[in-house]
Amino acid sequence: MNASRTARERVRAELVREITDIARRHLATEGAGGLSLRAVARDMGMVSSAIYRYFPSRDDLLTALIIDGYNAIGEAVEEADAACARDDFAGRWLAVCRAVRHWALARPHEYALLYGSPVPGYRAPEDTIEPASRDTVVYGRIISEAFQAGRLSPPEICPSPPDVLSSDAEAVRTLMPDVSDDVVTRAITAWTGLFGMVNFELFGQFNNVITHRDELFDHNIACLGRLVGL
Amino acid sequence: MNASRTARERVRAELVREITDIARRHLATEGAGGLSLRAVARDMGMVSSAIYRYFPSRDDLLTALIIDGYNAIGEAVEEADAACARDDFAGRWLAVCRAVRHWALARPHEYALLYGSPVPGYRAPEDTIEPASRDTVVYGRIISEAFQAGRLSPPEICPSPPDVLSSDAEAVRTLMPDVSDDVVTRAITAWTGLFGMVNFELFGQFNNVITHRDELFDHNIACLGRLVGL
DNA sequence: CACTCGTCAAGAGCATTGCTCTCATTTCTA
DNA sequence: TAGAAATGAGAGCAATGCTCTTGACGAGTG
Repeated sequence: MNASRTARERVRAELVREITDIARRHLATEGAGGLSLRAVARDMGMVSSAIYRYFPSRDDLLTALIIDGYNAIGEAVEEADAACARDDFAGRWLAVCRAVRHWALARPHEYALLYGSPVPGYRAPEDTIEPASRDTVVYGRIISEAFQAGRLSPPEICPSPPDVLSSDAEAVRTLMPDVSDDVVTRAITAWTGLFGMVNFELFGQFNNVITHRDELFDHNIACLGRLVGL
Repeated sequence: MNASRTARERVRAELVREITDIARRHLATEGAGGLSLRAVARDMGMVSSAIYRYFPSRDDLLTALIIDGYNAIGEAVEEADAACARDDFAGRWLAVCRAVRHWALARPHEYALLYGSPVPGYRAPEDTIEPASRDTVVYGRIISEAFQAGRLSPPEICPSPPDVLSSDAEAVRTLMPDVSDDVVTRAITAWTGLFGMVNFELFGQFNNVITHRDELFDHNIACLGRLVGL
């Protein structure tokens, strides 16, 4: 009854997993644009049309990879944060940033799929938006816990954010409860700054310019942390 | 003599221009991955193989578009800067950032070609690196002029950069002479922060979260400017 | 035991791509 | 004006994503 149906479903799940694994490998070598269902099928000793039993289109495969990717980087970030002393907020911020960067450097194409230019013709479905925020959730927790511990002291160097931003700040506060609009905007600045650094390094803007990238990254991240008040 | 030779060359230059124009239009609708020489040829009423007389490969067309793009955004940035009072350094910084953002929002695919994930399989040739720095040159000039005018006062919130970064800082100082290593690293933070913001907005990370993007951008840019000391 | 029905792999096929090659024609140059 | 160079057209190759049909297999039902 159920056992037989599960038997088939199990081999199916196995196949799906194998497909995404091979696809991820192709992604690493060819990039998102070069991902070819036929090539994946060939690697599996399968005929190309058979793949379509498991992923109705190339975009569906991409979606699966994207969701997996968001979960993977989210998990990496969660682990990095968990390894820190709870009250070492600056350390947690640095650890999270490093985790993002290391994850990205280890699989640049997968990172590009998540945070680079959107794949042309591909429209991300709803399913991707929830795992997409997994790393941000960790970040928000650090900020709000630091605030609640009274350990957040943003230097008074920024103008206060205009009132019109308060609704957006309210939305972001679901991730980092209780903090002021000012802190929210600074947090956004730091977070986008992190990905700006990673993007510049990964997408080649630092080529022929920056050689000590580890050190520059750590230092700039520390600066951004200070800006938020960590 | 020269006039006749120029006749052919002139029509050739005209054709090259027309090709890049159409390619840019395709870029705007399809993205870099969807740029097809055959489609461009079709739009020109040309046979596909004829295109190869003008661009030996798809990558060469991309290279042309990239160089044009860097020059275009560089020019936009130069104009934005030129329209400001010379001694309004914070205003110049904001104007430059706004120019980058507006240029990017107006032609997201072209921007993605320059600052997004690299096109898979495409290797940027040397010719692109000089125009690539055109906007950065303007930025560097603002920083160093502000410094020389004694108008740069970075708040003491950052740790001082490690010595190992001094060689990189020295390299960057060709763009912004005389400033300290500390200012250089802050300047990098602000510059990457700018592109981090633009990327997040353009690549969809702000979707369903941020609605008042103009205001958030201006505010965060102001914050980053303060970080550098503007 | 025989029968049906859902799942699957395989293959052919269509339209598309980048790129190469050949051939004829046009244009420039010596 | 004759030869050389540049250009356009077309066929062709190896890929791609995707669809459709066909035939095999296996698990439930009469």
